[in-house]
Amino acid sequence: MQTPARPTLRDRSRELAVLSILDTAIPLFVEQGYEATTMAQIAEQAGISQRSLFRYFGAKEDLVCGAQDELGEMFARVVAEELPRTGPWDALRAGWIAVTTANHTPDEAFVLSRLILGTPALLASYLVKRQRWQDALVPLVTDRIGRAGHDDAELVARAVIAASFSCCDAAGRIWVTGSPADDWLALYDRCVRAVRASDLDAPPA
Amino acid sequence: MQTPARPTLRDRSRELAVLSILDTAIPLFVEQGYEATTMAQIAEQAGISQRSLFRYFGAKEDLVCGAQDELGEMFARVVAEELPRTGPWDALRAGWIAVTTANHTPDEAFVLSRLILGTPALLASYLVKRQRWQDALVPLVTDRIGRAGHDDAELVARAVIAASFSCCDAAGRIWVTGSPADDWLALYDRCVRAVRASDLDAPPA
DNA sequence: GCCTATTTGGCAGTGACTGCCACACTCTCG
DNA sequence: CGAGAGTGTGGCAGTCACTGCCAAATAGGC
Repeated sequence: MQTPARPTLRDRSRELAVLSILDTAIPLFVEQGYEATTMAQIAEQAGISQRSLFRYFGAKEDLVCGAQDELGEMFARVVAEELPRTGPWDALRAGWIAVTTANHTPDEAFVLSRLILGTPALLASYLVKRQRWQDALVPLVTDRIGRAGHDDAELVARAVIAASFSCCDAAGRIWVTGSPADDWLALYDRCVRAVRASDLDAPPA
Repeated sequence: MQTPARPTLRDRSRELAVLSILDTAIPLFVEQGYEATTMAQIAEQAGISQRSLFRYFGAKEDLVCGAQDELGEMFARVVAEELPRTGPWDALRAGWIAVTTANHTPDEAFVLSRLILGTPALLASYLVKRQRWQDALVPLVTDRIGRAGHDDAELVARAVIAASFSCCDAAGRIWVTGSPADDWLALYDRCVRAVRASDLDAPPA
């Protein structure tokens, strides 16, 4: 907001440093495991001091899950744009499309997903950050649903948002057991259909 | 399974020690915050060495989320019993009833829920453990759905399980903003109804 | 080319957690 | 009753993620 179209030179060199560090760290995580890789080792290989490494990435998990924060903002932005036109489910779906196609190729996303789902510490960080995404969406969806005449709008909003995230989750789990070429969005849609289908059994009255 | 009705003296004294430690730790967490409480302080107040404290609770978060593991087993057991008779949604609901009424009074559960939801480190541990619960349920529900003639049974199972958990989640969030006397199960049911209701918008065909 | 603001590195410290070893307790068997 | 095996406990030193602090370097604007 302060720097609309003016990324200073410092910003760009910082961005470069971040990318360079990630290029060092991620392969190390993939090759020898996340836990077995120390911050000291990453700093050494990246040619910076450990102290500086911690200035770029406040926590070890941020080397993998750091980009989550800006993705969350994008998600909220897309959902906010869609909500006036469509229902919550479609708006959330648009959010997923935006997020999953940004920043990473399917192959990169595949590797990172495997890494996260296979490392408890990373999974923990990932899940917490996604909770933040959900919290940011609640007011948006609540507002939209409230207008449609529901009384317990916040509860409905929370439930639908959480369900959409859980579908993302389930689709992701299935996806990483297959091939990166598989269509994650199709899996997501099938999950949503499964959850919303009423042929399993009746919801409690 | 090995010790059906024969808790040895050692087991009982261990159980006693665990409870005594928890009685020391939880109030400290509630009063002065989780992060601000050190393991050294807990050990001192509990009258044991720091080394022994770590033998009883392998990690600091286990002082709050440790009971989760046995609850997960109970959950899976109840769901497994229910599944032959009912659909997945009802079986999962029975699981929630069992889990939420075991071990803690509503007031205790309320305090612990607030503590967990308000502490990122605890939330992380909690979410990861719940992922384990889900993984344990997948084969059970997959089996049941598969019998009903679906082809992509595992995907449907994962999606429905995850959705049920997300409803638990949403209901919990709403619950902790109100009073312990509120009916958590009623909130859960409303979340499930909200997710499965088709009057928000149509699921993608 | 200088002055200032930001970045960087080193260093010491904290807190969670682990491996190791020695000591104590208990339970059992002779 | 006493020797020995098994187990719980404490202490200690070490690892690793992470932070605060200070001094040196570096970059940018004048």
